[in-house]
Amino acid sequence: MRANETLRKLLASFVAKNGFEWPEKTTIEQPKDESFGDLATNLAMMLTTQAGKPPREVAADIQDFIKGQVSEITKIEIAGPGFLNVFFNADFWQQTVLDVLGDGDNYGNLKIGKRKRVQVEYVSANPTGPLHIGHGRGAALGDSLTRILRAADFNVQTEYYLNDAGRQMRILGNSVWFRIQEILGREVETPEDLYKGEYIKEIAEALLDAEGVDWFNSAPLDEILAMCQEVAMEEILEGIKLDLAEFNVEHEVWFSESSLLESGAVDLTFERLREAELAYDKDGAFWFKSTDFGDDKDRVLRKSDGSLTYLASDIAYHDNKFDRGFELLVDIWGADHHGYVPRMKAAVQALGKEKESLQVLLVQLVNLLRDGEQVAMSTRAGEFETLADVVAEVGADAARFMFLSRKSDSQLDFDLELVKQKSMDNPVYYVQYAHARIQSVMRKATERGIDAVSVDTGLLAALDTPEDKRLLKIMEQFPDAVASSARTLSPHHVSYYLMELAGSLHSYYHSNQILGAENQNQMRARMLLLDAVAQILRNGLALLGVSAPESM
RNA sequence: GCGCCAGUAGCUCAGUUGGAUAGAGCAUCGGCCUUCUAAGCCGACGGCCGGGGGUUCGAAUCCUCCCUGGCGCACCA
Repeated sequence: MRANETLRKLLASFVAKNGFEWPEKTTIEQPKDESFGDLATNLAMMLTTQAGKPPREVAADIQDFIKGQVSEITKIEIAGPGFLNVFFNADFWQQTVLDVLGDGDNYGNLKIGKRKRVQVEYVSANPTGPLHIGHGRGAALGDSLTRILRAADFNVQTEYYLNDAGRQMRILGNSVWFRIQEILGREVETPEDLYKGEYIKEIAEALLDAEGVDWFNSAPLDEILAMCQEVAMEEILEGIKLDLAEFNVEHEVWFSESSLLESGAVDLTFERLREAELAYDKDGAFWFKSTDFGDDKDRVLRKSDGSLTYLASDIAYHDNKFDRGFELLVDIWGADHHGYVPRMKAAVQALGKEKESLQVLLVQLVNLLRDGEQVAMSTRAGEFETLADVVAEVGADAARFMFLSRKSDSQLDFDLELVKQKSMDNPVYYVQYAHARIQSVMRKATERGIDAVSVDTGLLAALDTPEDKRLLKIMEQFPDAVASSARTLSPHHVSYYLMELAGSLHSYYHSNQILGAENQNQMRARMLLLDAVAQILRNGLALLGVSAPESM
């Protein structure tokens, strides 16, 4: 990040001096091949049109311009079609240790968010049954993304949208009532739509105990159903909150769908749309003109039987979110809802916002395996592996890291046996081990009576080997990884970065004695270096919501 | 039929504003523990980036047409 910024400033002044425009597609990055320099940029090739000369000539101009301007840059080479390969001196990279130790837990924090108000809404599973593993993926994503955005200086609020109105809730109540009647030995017809899980029976039994058989024999049916529905939802919701807590996830706001209906917010939104001529009556129903904003067809908001569609409350909900002052809404949905995205984007535009102010992240369903064998999942049939079971079996850290090591929008095989394994199939241990390993060295130092090393610029000159530089350069990239994750709303960049950093640390550790270094200065400098690596590992793992153990 | 996402090493996956010789781990094979944690390190093997065409200095990346897989296409949620 620091190297990048240093070079970018120089290049920008070159561009300005010549009256050029900074090309959007300019890249400045650490090249894979070390012989291509510490940083490489394609700026010269990007400027050929503006400069009216071939890339290598532009590159030569830039080279002349930068040469000698800052002492940190020791060499600039022109390579290939017109790349500029830039080399920094050792001191520049060593400085990274001071940056990390100076910033501590804040190293990697950025200013790019500018306190922009963002809401992340995630999980939002209907409270009709326990969370399953797919919800876990959304939960890990939403939670980690929140941590990353906050580190990047966005002002983030997290929310769970509770679908506590409508048909699903009625079915839930019916399901419990059906079980109660079954327990009471009544002959009743099995309803078509029914949640069949064991948890329904448990709720039914508990409710029957609490209210007593007499009450169920005497109370009016609608009262009974209301009771069943309410108790079931409360019980299930309680369970969901516990499961999320076990998974290290906590929502700040629980927003109720029925509150929107009761407050009249939906009606207000309807009026707004009608006035803007973005909604109309047809065939006894009330329609949203979503085709005005690129949707395939217009969508019904109020059905001809007078009931509302899911979309109706959803538009009102998003209207409400914007009213609360959020500038960017991030919704995390299961990929099976992707067909819903265009109409929600249309809704956002109908509400007078840019369509970019809603970002929908789709989470592909998780393919749960055990030893390569697929585990069936269906909420209705009650056959599924719950999130709670999985977390209990493999641990929250391993589960979270597995989810966050993949692009969210690609299918994921989650093999329980694999995630339990403490091997490289399971990189969480690889990263955590790097941290534990460093802490172990530090403990060993204490045992040997070596004093904690205070941060000292002079010491760092001892970090002068190629291995030192390699490690330092990767450390310097951590803020870039955070920026990349924040910009693309994809935590997996942080996961990949951590695997790379851990790999470099393991390699470094293997080929360099820390406490057995050649001299005192080198030992102390290496202790500082490792201290800084541990700090970055902690910071990075914290962004994923994964622990950084002191020992393993 | 239409739409969205995907197809990269034997397997699981990175590669998001087009960049230099396409990467990582696992698996396989071969080395490394008397020294700070071997949950580790070093090396080898491994590729028509699904296929064809196009855009340009340059394509896994952009356009187009096919093939395959997943998921959607309700006055369901």
